[in-house]
Amino acid sequence: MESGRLFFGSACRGNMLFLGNGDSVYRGGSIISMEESSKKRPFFSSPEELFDEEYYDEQLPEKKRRLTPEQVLLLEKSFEEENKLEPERKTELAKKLGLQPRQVAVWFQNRRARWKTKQLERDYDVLKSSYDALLSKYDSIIKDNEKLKSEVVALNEKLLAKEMPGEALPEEKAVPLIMELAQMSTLPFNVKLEDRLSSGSGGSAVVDEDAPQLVVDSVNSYFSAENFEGCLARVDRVQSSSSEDGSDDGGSYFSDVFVAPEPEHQHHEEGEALYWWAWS
DNA sequence: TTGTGTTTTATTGCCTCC
DNA sequence: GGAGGCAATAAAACACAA
Repeated sequence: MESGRLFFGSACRGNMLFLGNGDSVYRGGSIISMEESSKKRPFFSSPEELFDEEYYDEQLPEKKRRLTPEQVLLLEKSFEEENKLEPERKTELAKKLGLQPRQVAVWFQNRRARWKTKQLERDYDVLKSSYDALLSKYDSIIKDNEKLKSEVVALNEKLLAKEMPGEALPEEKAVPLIMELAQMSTLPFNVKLEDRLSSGSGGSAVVDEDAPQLVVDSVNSYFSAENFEGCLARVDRVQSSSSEDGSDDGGSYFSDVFVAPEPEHQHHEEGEALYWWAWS
C-alpha cells in the first residue's frame, strides 16, 4: 500500500471513516464540529460567496469537501505548467492552498486521468474524420473505376460490331479504331488522343468541355507513372470545370504522355485497377 | 420531491523505477 | 523496499427532468 495514505482516517474501500470524537470531523487539515459541517454550500453560489473563504469555511459538508474555485484555479494553472508534480511543488501548492499534500497529489492524479480521457476523445475525432474523408475518396474512386470499366467494355463492343462482327480484331486495326471511338465518345475517354500523339510532347491536348470529366490525382492516385509504363497515353487529369490552356494550379491536363515502345496493343485489367495499353 | 446521471474527491491494489 | 503513477472503483456532491 502506498505510504502516506489515509489522511482522512482509515477506510474500508468506499466507506470513509473520519477521525474525530463524533462531534467533529476532519476537513482539509482542520477539525470542525458536526453542527457546522452539516450546513451545506450550494454548488453554484455567487462568485463573491464562492471566493469568500469565511463563507466557505462555514458551509462544510461532513464528508467530501469540494475545492473552492480559487483552489481549483491555482491547481489548474499549476497543471498547465506541468502535469506532473514534484514533491517540492506539491508541498508548496499544499501550503498555498491550505490543503494536505496528499490532496494535491490526488487532485493531480485525477486531473491527469481527465486529461487522458479528453485526449482520447480528441484523438478519436481526428481519426474518425480522417477515416470518413478517406472512405468518401475511396467510394468516389470506385465509382470512377466502374465508369471507366464500363466505357472500355462499350468501346470494345462497338469496335467488334463495326469492324469484325463475330471475330477478334487484329491489333493493327484496333488502335486507330479505339482512337476514333474515343473521340466520338461522351465519356471520360473523349480526348483527342491524336493531338497528343501526332505533335509529340509539344502538342496541345483537347478536351470536350461539355462532357463529364474526372479529376485524378496524378501523383497519389492509382494512375501513377508506374502503372502506365509503356502506355500510349495517360489521361492524367480531366475535370468538369473548363480550362482554356488545359492547366491550373492543380497540374495540367495530360501533362504526362507515355509513348509506347511496345509493338502491340492491349486492354488489360488487374484486380480493381484498370490499365489502358496501346501498342503502336 | 425524487430518481437518475454526471462530476469530483478519495481509496485500493498493482506496477515500475531507482 | 519505498515512492509515485495509474486503472478501477466508491461515494459524496451536484444538476436536472419528471
